[in-house]
Amino acid sequence: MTKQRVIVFNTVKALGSHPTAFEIFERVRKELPGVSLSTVYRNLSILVDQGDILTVRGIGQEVHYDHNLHDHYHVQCRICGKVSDIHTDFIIPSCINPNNEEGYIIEDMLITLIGVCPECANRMKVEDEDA
Amino acid sequence: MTKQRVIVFNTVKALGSHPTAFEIFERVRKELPGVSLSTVYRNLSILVDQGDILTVRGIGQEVHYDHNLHDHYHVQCRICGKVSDIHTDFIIPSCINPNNEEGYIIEDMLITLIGVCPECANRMKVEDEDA
DNA sequence: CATTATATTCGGAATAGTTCCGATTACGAA
DNA sequence: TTCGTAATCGGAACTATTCCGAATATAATG
Ligand SMILES: [Mn+2]
Ligand SMILES: [Mn+2]
Ligand SMILES: [Zn+2]
Ligand SMILES: [Zn+2]
Repeated sequence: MTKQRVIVFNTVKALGSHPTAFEIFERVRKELPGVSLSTVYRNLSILVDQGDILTVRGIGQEVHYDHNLHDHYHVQCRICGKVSDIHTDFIIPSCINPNNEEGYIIEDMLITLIGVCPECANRMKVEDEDA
Repeated sequence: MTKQRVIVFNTVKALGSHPTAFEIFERVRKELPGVSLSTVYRNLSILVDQGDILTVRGIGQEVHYDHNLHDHYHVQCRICGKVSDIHTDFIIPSCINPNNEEGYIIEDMLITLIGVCPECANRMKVEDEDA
């Protein structure tokens, strides 16, 4: 664990809000002004491989990082791109039956709900009223 | 429907195998040698907006396109990146309860299983035996 | 048919996110 | 201290996608 890796890890935890690599970079920079973006990327990828953090994918091509290792699901706003944890009474089964006709060895399951966050929904409502 | 759009649409159907934009471009090119990549991208995005085709996302940053509009799920091989339809006795609920504490309006659900395809599993087994 | 308006195309530049690489530096073991 | 390994920095390269301006096709109108 180098100084840089510890700070990247702590920053993911501190930010909490499913930050992107660049958002993490900008924050790490405040504590470690000379850090390079490639160092942030490399350490994020090591932390993911070690199972210390998780990745979340949605619409668009940026990866979001999550310090919360508990079994939980995400929703992304299709307007502003924000990623949030989601608590719904809809239960998503977390264990996969590995039997499938295609003969794949199944290891993981990417799930992200897509929708509109309350802030964006409200902003759109106001804009409609104004028009 | 321009000539280009029809050919892009038919190519997605003809390829069948969840092709990427670039794979579609390469195939469209054979029928329409002067077509530009931007035309393929624009028409794919129009076809998606019109609901004529679907997008599939997995690991990595490329989008895959699917002509099959039926409710079905996908698995991607983490080794070779191939995307396949998956038939498993594990039932994924397709209807989402919109109630959630976060107040999101939920519109869609991205689901992709991740694993190893039979070909890659076999190749890895052979490589292990050789070593 | 000629004219105009609109939509679409092509080609390439620009952008965004990420990965890679070479030279330098930090760290630990011998 | 010396050596070897691993990590860092900085920037170039890469990949996927979007954007833009000029040219072209299409459709509607006179
Ligand atoms: Mn989370
Ligand atoms: Mn499919
Ligand atoms: Zn939003
Ligand atoms: Zn494979």
